[in-house]
This record gives sequence, structure tokens and C-alpha cells, in this order.
Amino acid sequence: MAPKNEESSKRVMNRGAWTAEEDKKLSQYIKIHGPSRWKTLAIQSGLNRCGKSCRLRWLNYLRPNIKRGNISEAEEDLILRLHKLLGNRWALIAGRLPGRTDNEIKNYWNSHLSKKINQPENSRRQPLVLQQPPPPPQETAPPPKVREEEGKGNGNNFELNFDMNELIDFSAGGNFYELEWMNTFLDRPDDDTHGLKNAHN
DNA sequence: AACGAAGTCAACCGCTAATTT
DNA sequence: GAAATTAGCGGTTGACTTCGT
Repeated sequence: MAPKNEESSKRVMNRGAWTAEEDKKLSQYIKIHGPSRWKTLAIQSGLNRCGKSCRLRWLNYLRPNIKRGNISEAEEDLILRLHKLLGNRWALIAGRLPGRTDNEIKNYWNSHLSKKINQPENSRRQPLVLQQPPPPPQETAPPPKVREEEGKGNGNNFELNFDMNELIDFSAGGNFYELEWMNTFLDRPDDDTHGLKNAHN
């Protein structure tokens, strides 16, 4: 199917950490042309990077309204709950956390939360009570994509027979974190009775 | 102070789905 | 309808930092 490493097969691409100059180039190009056609973008912007790399850099770091670090307790709790519900569907989980990226959620999970949940159930699990006001709804919050509702392919038939956006509506304000239904839903002892978790992994 | 182990996280890889030609 | 291209995802890697001895 798609050629592999199509860009890198011709010439040697930059790899590794991005420099401030590269960031600037990328940001400026996207400002003018928009974040699409990554392969073309990578060539025309003068960045000696593959399109994939440019896309990742933009989505994870340069995109406006990105929040970095300092994941709040409320966010952490939401991640835990969503992970319980969705499994390693990082993009879906990140989609419910404005300003957070799938990569960041995934890293945070692997380095912090996966250990936490492996610890014996102690004081960690608390009722979902807001310590701080929810982050403002983001205008840039991506609309749900059909693909997200259907789940990723990879040969499985993962299906979410509900609209995540309706269930967790960030634009509604107010009851943002009052996911009582989810408390009930997730606090059931059997983690995977719904057939949703780890459908992919 | 020096060194190795463990932890963190940015970036890459391989893959599939969606879209375009 | 088929092939090619593009977009996006989750898993993994490796460089760097922090911690413990």
C-alpha cells in the first residue's frame, strides 16, 4: 500500500529534537497555508523533515491552546476514568481534555497512572469533586470525527454505541466534571464487562 | 563526586482508515 | 473500482534527567 518512509528514501532528513528555528519555520508556514498536506508542507517550508514529523510537532507542541505539564487532579481523574472506559484510546481520551495531546496523555499514563492503578486501591480513588474550575471550553476542540465514534480499525470491531460528545460535553460548561453516571458506571468491580476496554490492545 | 538505575517524555515507526486521483 | 496518497493512531525507542547508593 502506502510507500514506507517515502520522504526519507530520497534524501537524509533531519531527525531528533526540533530546534527553535525549525519550530518557527513550521509555525510560520502553517500560519499562512494551514495545517494540512504535511508532505507538501514539509518540502515547501524548507524544513528538512518528513511530513509526519512536522505534523506531530505541530499537533503536540506548536498548535495554539496547547497546555503543557501540570495535569490537574481533575484531569488525572478523568483520564483514569476514560481509560477505564475506553482502554488505550489515547486520541479519544485526549479529545475530552482540552489542550492535551494524545502523546502527553499516553506518556502521563505510562509514567504515572499505570503505576497508580497497579497499587492497591487506597486513598487514591475519591469521589469526583472539582478542586478548581474546569478549563474553558476550547473553540478549537476538534469536532468528533466519524472515525472516533467508530473506533480505530486495526481489524477489530470496536464500537461505541453512543455519542461521546453528548456524554462528555465540554462546551456545556457548568456540569463539566459532574460525571455521576460515569462514577456509577466505572465503579462497578468488573472492569471490562462492557466489552469496550482493550478492544484494540 | 561518581556512577548506575530508574523515570520521563519527545520523537519515530508501523500500521490502518480515509480521501483523492 | 483500483491505486496512490494523506491523515491519524497506538506502540516503542532512545536521549536526557533525576534519584539512590
